[in-house]
Amino acid sequence: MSAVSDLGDHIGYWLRMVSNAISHDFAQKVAAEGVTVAEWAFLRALYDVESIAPSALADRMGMTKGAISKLADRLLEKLLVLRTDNPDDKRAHSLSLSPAGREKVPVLAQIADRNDADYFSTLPTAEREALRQTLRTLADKRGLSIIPID
Amino acid sequence: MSAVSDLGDHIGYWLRMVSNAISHDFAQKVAAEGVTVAEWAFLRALYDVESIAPSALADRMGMTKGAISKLADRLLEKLLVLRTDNPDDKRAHSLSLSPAGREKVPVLAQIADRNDADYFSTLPTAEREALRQTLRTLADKRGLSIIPID
DNA sequence: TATTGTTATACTCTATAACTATA
DNA sequence: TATAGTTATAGAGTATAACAATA
Repeated sequence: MSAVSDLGDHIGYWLRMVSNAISHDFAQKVAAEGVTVAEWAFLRALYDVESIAPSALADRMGMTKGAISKLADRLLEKLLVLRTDNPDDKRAHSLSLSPAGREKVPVLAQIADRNDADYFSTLPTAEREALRQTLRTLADKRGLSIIPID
Repeated sequence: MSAVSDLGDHIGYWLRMVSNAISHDFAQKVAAEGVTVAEWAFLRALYDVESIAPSALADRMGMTKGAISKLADRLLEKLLVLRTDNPDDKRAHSLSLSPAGREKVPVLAQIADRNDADYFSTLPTAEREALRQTLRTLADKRGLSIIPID
């Protein structure tokens, strides 16, 4: 037995490898719609709310305010998102989907559905659901319940 | 049933979230040793070979030659890696671990072991092994058997 | 003074392609 | 011409902190 464990002994190794491959594929698919994975998550999060403050969205997505600002800038340029002033508090802004952004979300959601099916529908149902359950358990343990970026 | 699926319905969502969290934790732990995760994988790959050509290492790690060059530059500066000329072919170089690099690998391997244990040892054995098996199955299906970066 | 949000800076990783030296 | 490797460029993500405006 070697003092140095093999990389492949680590579950984290396989997790990272599989996750990277799937995210990479997914990134290419949504790129065809002109958005990144982070932008998709951002749009999806906005879809569920009428409008939201950047700081609240940052909390929801587990990102910093600065990262949200940068993403919002890009999505504003792409005309998928609106940034409006708050009349009550002149420091505050609200983010919301533009009509084009709202139309885009179902398209992207379908791509996400298909991507997930591509990768996981080949697994036996019991194995697939066990995987889902284990991942949720691991996420819960770490207090992860927000939207993953990257 | 909504036309727009929930993000959390996708196994890929949970996979990415859990993988990101674990990689992030691991990155912070190896940062205390002065290296990134990509650098750790690079060093670990070199540990198994006496010396290797950059192009061969690129193949092995699923990276481009350019990425290998950049990583090698950083690790040379950190005095963990050596780059030597090939007397037979003056275009070619070899990469190998410096003595300091060779000493570093077991330290990093221990960190990796501990990180993996932190995350997965709390799972029941059967569940943990099922997860490992499912991830390997998914990796095999995609022809992934190399070292993951990022 | 504290808070909201933006902006600046910096670093890692990734990808593509131009480039140099040698074969 | 082709190959080995490096270098250049650019985009995306992340993190920290400085900053302006407002409360």
